[in-house]
Order: sequence, then C-alpha cells, then structure tokens
Amino acid sequence: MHSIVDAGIIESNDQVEARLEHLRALKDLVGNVYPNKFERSRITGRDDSITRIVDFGPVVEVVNEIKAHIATLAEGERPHQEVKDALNAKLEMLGNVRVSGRLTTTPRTMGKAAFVHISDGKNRLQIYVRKDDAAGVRNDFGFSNLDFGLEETSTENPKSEIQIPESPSGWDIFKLLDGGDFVGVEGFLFLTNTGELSVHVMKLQFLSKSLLPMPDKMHGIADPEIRQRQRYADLIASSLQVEHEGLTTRQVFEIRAKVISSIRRFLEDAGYIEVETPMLTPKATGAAAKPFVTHHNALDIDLYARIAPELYLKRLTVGGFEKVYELNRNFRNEGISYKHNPEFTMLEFYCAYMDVNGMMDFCEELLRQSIQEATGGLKVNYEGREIDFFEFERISMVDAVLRYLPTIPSIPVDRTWFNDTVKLRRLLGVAFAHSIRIPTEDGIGIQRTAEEIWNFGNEESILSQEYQDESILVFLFEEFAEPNLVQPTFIIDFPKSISPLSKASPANPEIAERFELFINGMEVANGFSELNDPQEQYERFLDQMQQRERGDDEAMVLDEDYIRALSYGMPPAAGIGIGIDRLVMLLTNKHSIRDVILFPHLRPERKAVEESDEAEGQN
RNA sequence: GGUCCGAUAGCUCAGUCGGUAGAGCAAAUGGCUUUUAACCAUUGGGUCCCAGGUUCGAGUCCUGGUCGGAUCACCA
Repeated sequence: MHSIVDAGIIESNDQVEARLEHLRALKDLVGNVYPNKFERSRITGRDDSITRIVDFGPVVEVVNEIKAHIATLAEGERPHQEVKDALNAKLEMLGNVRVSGRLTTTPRTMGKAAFVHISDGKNRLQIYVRKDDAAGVRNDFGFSNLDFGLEETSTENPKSEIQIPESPSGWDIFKLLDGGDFVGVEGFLFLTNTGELSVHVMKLQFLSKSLLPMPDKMHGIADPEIRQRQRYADLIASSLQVEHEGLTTRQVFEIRAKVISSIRRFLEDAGYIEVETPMLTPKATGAAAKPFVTHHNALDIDLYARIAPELYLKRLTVGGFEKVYELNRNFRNEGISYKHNPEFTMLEFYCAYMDVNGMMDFCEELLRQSIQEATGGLKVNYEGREIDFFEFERISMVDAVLRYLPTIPSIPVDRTWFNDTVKLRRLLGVAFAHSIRIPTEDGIGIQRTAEEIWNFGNEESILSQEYQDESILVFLFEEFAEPNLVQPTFIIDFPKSISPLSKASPANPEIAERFELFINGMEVANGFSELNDPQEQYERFLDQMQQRERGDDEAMVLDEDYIRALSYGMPPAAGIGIGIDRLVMLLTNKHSIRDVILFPHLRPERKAVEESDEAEGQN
C-alpha cells in the first residue's frame, strides 16, 4: 500500500520526515496516536474551549487586575510576587481545567521546563510543562478510563492478567511534539512572571499529529493561490500569525456569518418566512445571465443551475406567502473577477402590498441593523475611504449621469438631452471618448480634458447608430456615474425596456419602478415594484425573445408556467435581491470576492492533473 | 483575450557588473526549571519554474513556454 508521501499527496522533506519519526516514537509511548475523544472540563458552564476560558468572567477579572498592576510598573519590571500570589490563589479556586488545542509554535523548551501556546482556532492559551510534575497519558486507557476502567475490569478478571502499560512521562511526550500538533492538558491556571495567563500542566495527552509544517508565524501564507485553494491552511495561518494587518481570515468569515444570521433575524422579526426553491430548474429564468447546464438521466432532460430564484418566489406570493425570502446560492456561467464568482450568495425577498419606495426604506433598515450587529458600527473603512451606512442617497439615473458628466461651458447639457435622440448620440460619442485612455509609459494612461473629450466625442457619435436610446442611457451611467457612487446610493428611474420584470411608473410609462443600490461603484442590490399583469409580462417576455433572436444570449427566456401563475392573480408587491458576498467585501475591507468565499473557484491544480493523467497512462 | 509584475532551501525573502548559492524562521544534536517572534552552540538541507540560445562561464542577459498575481474589457 502506498503511503501518502509515496503517493505524492504530501511532499516529503526533512520537516515531514522528522514529524513522521516523532509520530512513530509517540505510538510506542502512548499507543493510539489518533484517539477518539478528549473530555474537556466545564468550569465555564459547558465544554471549556480556550476561547470560553479566556472570556470567562472570573478569569477576565484576574487578567485585568494583573494588567492594571503591570501598568504601574517600570518597563521590564516584573509583577510583584505578593500581587501575583494573591491572583494565582483566585485562579486556583476555579479548580483544574482540561483544555485542548493545536500547538501554535514549536515548544520553547528550557532544559527541564517548557512553554507553548495552544489554540482553539480563535484564541490561544499558554501551557507550562515541567519535567518533574507532568504525567503522560496512554491513549488506550485515556483520561477517564485511567480512573474507572481498571476497577470495572478487575472485578471480572484477575489483576495479574491485565496488561497495563506503564504511564509515559509527560515530558517524554512533550519532547516529541511539533508545531501544529493537537494536545489535551489537565492542570491549574496561573499567571507567569510576565503576567500571562497559563495552564500549569499536570497531565498531558497527545491527541493528533500535524505531519505538515505550520505556515510561517510571522508572515502567514504569502501565496494567494494557496490561501484560497488550501483555505484550511490559510485559517490555521491566520490564527497563528503573531501580527496581522486588518482582519484575520477567520474574522472575515465570522463577520460574514454574523451578517447573514442578523439578516435572517431581521426578516423573521418582520414576518418573513424562509423558503427553498429549486436550484436545478428546467429553465434558467429570473435574470439575464448565461446558465450552467446539466442533464438528469432518469427524466432525460437538461436542467439549469438557477441564475436567480426570482420567479419561484413570486409564484409563492401568488400562493399566499405575503412575505417570503430565500438566502442561498445562484450560479452564473460567466467570467471570474474581483467581484464575480460562478456561484454567489443572494438574498431575495418579496413583500406583498409594498412598492419600490417602501422596499428602499426597508432595505435601508435591514442593512443598517445587520451591519451594526456584525461590525459594531455603521461606518466602515473600505480601501482607505469611509463608507457610511447611515445615509442612503436616492437619485435618478439621468441625474446621476448629469452629475458626473464632464462638461464645458460652451455646451450646457440638461435633462432635455436625454429625450433627444440626436443629442443622446452626441453624449454617447463623449462616453466613447471618455472611455479611451491615452496609454503612457507607466501603463496607467492619462485622461483627456473635458474639452478634448467633447471634441473627440462629437466625431465619434457617428459610430453609435446601432445603440438604442435606453441602452445609451445605461452606457452613459456605467461610464460616468457608476465608478463615482462610493457612498450607498439608490439609483432610481430605470428605462422600462431593460427591466422586463418590473412594473412601470404610474407617472411615466417608459420608466420602470426599479432601483439598484450602488456602494463603492459596485452594484449591491436590485429591486423593483413587481410586474404582476400576466398579459404585460407575456408581452415583455416576447420582447426579450426578440432580443435573444437578435443575438443577445442574455435576454430572458419565456416562462409559460410563470405567466399561468400570474394569471391566478398576484398581489401588488415589491422585491429585492442583495448580493451578500459583495456586502461582506465592503464590511471586511476585502478587495476580492474570493477573500469572502471560503472555497472560491480556481483553475484545477496543475500538478495534480498531470500526475493523475500519468497514473492513468501507466495502468 | 490585452497590458504590467512575479517564480531562488519546508516557509518568508536577499542575491550588486555575468564569475564558488545566502539570511531569518523551521528541522536535527547538545545546553538552559517563568519563556513571549525565548536564547546559546553545532549540523544537515537547493532541478535557482521549464526548454532553448548568447558566453570560457548564466540564478543574473536573450527567445519561447508553464504557473500565479494585479489591471482593463463582458457579466451581479
């Protein structure tokens, strides 16, 4: 049988060899080197994790007292013995603890005693092992069995027949530990000469081996590929690192979890019910995107990974769920970028009898509460800029373009330009001119002045005949306004033609009652008053199909069953989709969506592919 | 897909003008019973991403490729 080293799954080097050798020696000492359990003490009320111990009130109190004492001392001066003794007496009153964790470093041994920190992935606690007084534990008998197992068996079997291996010394076990190993210890809490909370180990039990060396404790993992491909190693590294800028990887995902649970709580408190609609669907509906296709053998039909749950959720409003939400994955077979992953987490919810304005109000409240709960405030620092979630601006798409359009005094642009095809085309030319950056040696490129852009743009406008008026507006918005929308901003008054599922504004039939929320130039949410007229919806779908025939493969497909559902009558309603990954990026100051997804999609590992091909060739 | 940057010990990184391959951490051995990125001494450890070229000589220069990152264009 191949070993994992022979098979090339882990690389063999002097580090790994040394660890394997330690493991063999440990096997002789403790028996089972992968024991099944370790029972932790319960001085904090339930299983004492390291985090629960260091957060435990009486412990925190003692730690704060020694900190206060140290603050009064000169630099380098040790805490006074009598202060330490008094506090250590308090810690001893708490009783012995049994805690377990991963060694964060190689042990610092000093002749006949040693210190090392153990970590529960979140917090660390120092343990102190002395050659004199640390007993080792054999895993065949274990902590609890050591005390009770002997008596039970001895009633049935003569004592002489039982082979009880001699207990190893804790020190012998300790000498075979490597950074990253798991151990369980029993002992008492105390403060060291430098005032650090530690466990004086009386019993040491080996729990599991790390055969691979731990990531660098100062630098962590530098290779971004390993960070994302081997997230487990990234999480270990971020918990071991002595210093780090910003949040640790673990903290990022803790914030993500907090935001999500806070959102669920908010929606539930507001009367929403969570549902799960199909991930595999016969039609890729509800959004404009390329889907993943798969095949169901038994039914012999193609199925699509859903690109949005929208139409299913609205079917549920037809069925009588007045407030309904789904918080789960969507799949889109499109590019990967800093803000795109093939699968991403979307919150969608629908509320009967509400319109787009009510939805914007509600969305603001939802975001404010969940951001407050997840981060402790409403202001976040994102790439050096402060984003304030207290205020959300609302501005129409046309006004947003007007605000950020480069202007020159000789050509005053106003709202009327957007209703004039000729003038719109001039603006499109300006947008083309604006998008062209003159390359420079440093590769960054320089932008032209407003005057140059206008002069150049007016020549370019002749190229723009193929654009429809509405798509020109969107193009202008994306070119001029979008990158500038840093603070939370609702863009409202979308052209109806690009919003096939939204209701038109009562005031203007060409405008959809729709908004998109932009933060830091990124679309974070998209909502509207839901179109519930089956006849109009049918016509909008037909229009989309025409666009598809003209070559737009992202135009929506017709969903007859959805039209049938609407025909039963759907209440007026508003709905919204919120991109959770992007929201988490903003809250954790992460520039890439891959940093807020635990296992983002990457190219297949090159080495592994080649080797498995070779193996197949040999067989 | 375009442009720019990178790949050297297990990890993080130096490597000058083209001239014997380096440091810290990690590993091994020894010392040290309250250390804090512990310390001291000794030792081992390299396909300098791959292929080709220039050269007496290439980690270094040139060409091509692989992998990765950043960025721009399309998509939420």
